[in-house]
Amino acid sequence: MPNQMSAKASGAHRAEPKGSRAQSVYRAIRRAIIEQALRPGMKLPEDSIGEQLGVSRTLVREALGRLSVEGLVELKPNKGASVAYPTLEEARDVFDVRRSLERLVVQSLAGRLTAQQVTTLETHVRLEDEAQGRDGPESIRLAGEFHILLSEMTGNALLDRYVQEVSSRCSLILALYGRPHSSECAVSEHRQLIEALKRGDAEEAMAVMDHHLEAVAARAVLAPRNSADIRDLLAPFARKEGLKSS
Amino acid sequence: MPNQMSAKASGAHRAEPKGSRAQSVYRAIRRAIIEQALRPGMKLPEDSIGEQLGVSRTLVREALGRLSVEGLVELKPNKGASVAYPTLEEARDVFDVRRSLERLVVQSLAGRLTAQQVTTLETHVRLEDEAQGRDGPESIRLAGEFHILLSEMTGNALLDRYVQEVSSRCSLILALYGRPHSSECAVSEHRQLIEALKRGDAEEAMAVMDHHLEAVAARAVLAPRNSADIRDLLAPFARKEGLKSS
DNA sequence: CGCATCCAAATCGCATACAATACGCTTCTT
DNA sequence: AAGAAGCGTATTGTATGCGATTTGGATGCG
Repeated sequence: MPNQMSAKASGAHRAEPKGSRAQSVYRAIRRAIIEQALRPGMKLPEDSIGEQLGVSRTLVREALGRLSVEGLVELKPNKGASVAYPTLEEARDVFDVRRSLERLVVQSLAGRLTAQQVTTLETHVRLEDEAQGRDGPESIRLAGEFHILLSEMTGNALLDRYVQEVSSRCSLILALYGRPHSSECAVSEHRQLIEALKRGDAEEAMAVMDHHLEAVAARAVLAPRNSADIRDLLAPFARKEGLKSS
Repeated sequence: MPNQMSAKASGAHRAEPKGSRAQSVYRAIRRAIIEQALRPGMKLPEDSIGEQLGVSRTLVREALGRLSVEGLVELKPNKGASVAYPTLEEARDVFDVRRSLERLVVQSLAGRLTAQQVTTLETHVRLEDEAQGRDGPESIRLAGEFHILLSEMTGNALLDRYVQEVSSRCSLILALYGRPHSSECAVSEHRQLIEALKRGDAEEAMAVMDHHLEAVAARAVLAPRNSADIRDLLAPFARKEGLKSS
């Protein structure tokens, strides 16, 4: 006798069961991490998650394995999974790779955007503008999606996958080390980028993107100006004691 | 009644069972693909593989899932797994990303190599030299490992993982589209690269690497000069009929 | 003789069952 | 009472079983 149809049918808005259920589980956990419902360092027992999602450990395990490959989850043998808690070094590494990849994105795109694509991008930026002041989380999500939109437009599936991965990890990193209410991406920089891409000015576009990501990284990784490592080292213990450090 | 201890104990040299068995299965399949024991397009039924390796379908499934994420196997829902058969477009995409990543590698490394590391690299190149004429497969493997060696030296785990991934896929691609006996990497170019890195000349190093990878790509992706697509389209049918096209 | 339909074998998707390991707690010893 | 050893529980690692989906082929009909 199957046991599901409790968790799934309960929620307010039913997400379409796109693809296999394994995929759904993967996306659910992934999203929970990115949106910080699951905070870095948190334990992820297979049983509880499976129960909550209405699936068996098998699928949860599969999802966790994949998330571990992608760096969102740490998977220690015989000790189980937990939400990744990236170090400052790892954070820097991720940003370095991201800059490199996004350089390729704009290089591929410069002068090759269709009118359709330009419209899509400009519409998106307008959305960002509207969400600017109010609703922090929404604004952050939109800013991230702009970059993913760009990578999708390259038509390079591998590049797209990598950009999505580093974007996810950047979300985690910003959650950990970002300044409280920095709007992550300046909308004006996105506009600049679109303009450069339209003109086909690859050099300018890459420069803008580089500067843009540099700024994001600076707001985050370098945020703890002095005693950066101290904060890094102390946070886990604070959590263990039940003290919220943020 | 367990059935193993047949496949594992049979081989000539017993590989150390580093890490979990799941990991071993993953590496076994991965290696089989890269070394072309499993050719592109070949079906990969969970049962047979598990039986051959002395493990259950569970672990095989896990490995195949991961390999699918990495692009070495194709995983079609309800149809099973098969060794990836990259198209020319995908091949080009992979090479594009690879160039971008390796640019970052040499940029990170320029002027920062320790004496130890330089020695390691020079030793490796000498090995390549020796394996040059004779023993094709060995030569190809060494050439690939040179790049992985470099990425490891950056200390950037993410970058390293990505480079390893694209390297694997490049092996597949070269197997499909590469000219028969092209030595893949010119050893002299590797030497040039080391020299530039020692001098700390990042620009020169990136230029060399770019040129180097361009050459590799040209030997492969552009190899089928005319009627490229015809060869591409015909190959699968040839295999199905038991006709060796190469 | 060609074509559609139905059936059976193979294979996958997922859940469950069992084995192994790690952790915390009690208890025994000194 | 403090420390060590043994045990019980909780959680992970792996195998197996059952239902679902696809595939190749046999059968019957036009």
